[in-house]
Amino acid sequence: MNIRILCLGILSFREASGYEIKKEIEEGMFSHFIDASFGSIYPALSQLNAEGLVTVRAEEQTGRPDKKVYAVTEQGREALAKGLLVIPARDKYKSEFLFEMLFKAMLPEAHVRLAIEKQLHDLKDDLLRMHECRQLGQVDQGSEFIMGYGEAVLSAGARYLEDRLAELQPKPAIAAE
Amino acid sequence: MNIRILCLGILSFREASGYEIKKEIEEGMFSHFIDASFGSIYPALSQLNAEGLVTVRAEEQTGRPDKKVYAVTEQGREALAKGLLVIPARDKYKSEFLFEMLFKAMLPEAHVRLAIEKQLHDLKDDLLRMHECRQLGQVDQGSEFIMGYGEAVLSAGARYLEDRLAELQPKPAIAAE
DNA sequence: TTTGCTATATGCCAAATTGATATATAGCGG
DNA sequence: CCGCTATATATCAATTTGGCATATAGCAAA
Repeated sequence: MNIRILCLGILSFREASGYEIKKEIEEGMFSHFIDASFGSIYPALSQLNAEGLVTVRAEEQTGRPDKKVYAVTEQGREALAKGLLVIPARDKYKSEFLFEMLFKAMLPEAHVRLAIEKQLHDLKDDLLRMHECRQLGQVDQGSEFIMGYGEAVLSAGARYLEDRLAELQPKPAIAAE
Repeated sequence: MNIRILCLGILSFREASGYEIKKEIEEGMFSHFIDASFGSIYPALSQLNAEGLVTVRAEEQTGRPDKKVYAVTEQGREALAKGLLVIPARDKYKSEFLFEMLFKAMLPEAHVRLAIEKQLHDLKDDLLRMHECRQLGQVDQGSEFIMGYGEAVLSAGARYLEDRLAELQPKPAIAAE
């Protein structure tokens, strides 16, 4: 599944500019399981427009380039429906953190602690973001399902890391009151 | 962190050919959090060789191209150690499954069931592979840590999906004895 | 007050990466 | 005997990333 279907999907919730789609991917409900850069979003939107799957409307701005607001067409909705009917490809998960931890034994303990704390922070950040979306946004069947999955997986990871941190040598009590 | 460090890391456990590195990434302990294709592995190994971080030795084969066995050099180990000392980048997780489930409401229930079952199968497959590696392989500090993390996360996902499947309409008992 | 950071907004482009294909042989199952 | 899988390397178009350019405005720190 390519970025074109992804944009179509996000646009099916509300019309948006390329910039807003990027923000949605970074900060919205999708953030923990989707990634895309401007370099792929903008060409995808142009292509979708050329194919008649979305329409564009230029909104004037002062001091910035015109905002190009994209909206999905009826054809676009059909293309999305068709695109969603394939059995999804296997998840792709890339973790530099886990790769690094594979060499835990040869790394300074301080570095290991830092890396684990960073990972824990990232997981909690994702969880927090999800909870915010849950409160603010409209929760339908689909978003309820994926947030439940995200919550289960992310909090399991966080619990594991907290347990491992607790096992680590008691943290150096620098300036600890 | 790029594929060169990745290859260096795998080669630090044992010498291997490009093909064997790919297999390790697909079927080994790393499989659920690492991905790389031949198109990136082979150039990476050539480059590492040119930089003196690995050595090559051609092993004759009958009926196939010579196997090029790569081994990490002392310089290579130093480069790896240095490469591991950066705070790891945020995890990247891409899930077509979760994206599709976002549109759960507009998909036929049969398709939703199929997609969930496929995802559950993938998670269990990863878990199984990890358990096999645990039994067969030498378990050190690092691999113990990452397998613990993997186990926690993957099984939390699997449990969630099993619960959701159970909630789904009782599965159509076609030809069920 | 000036410097730097963040935010808005689009776009380009080099570099990295994927995913498919080519080439070659051998074994296994239907 | 045909197709599939496995072994093994390599190439390459297409996709994708990540950084830069451009432009303006607000906010905070030095």
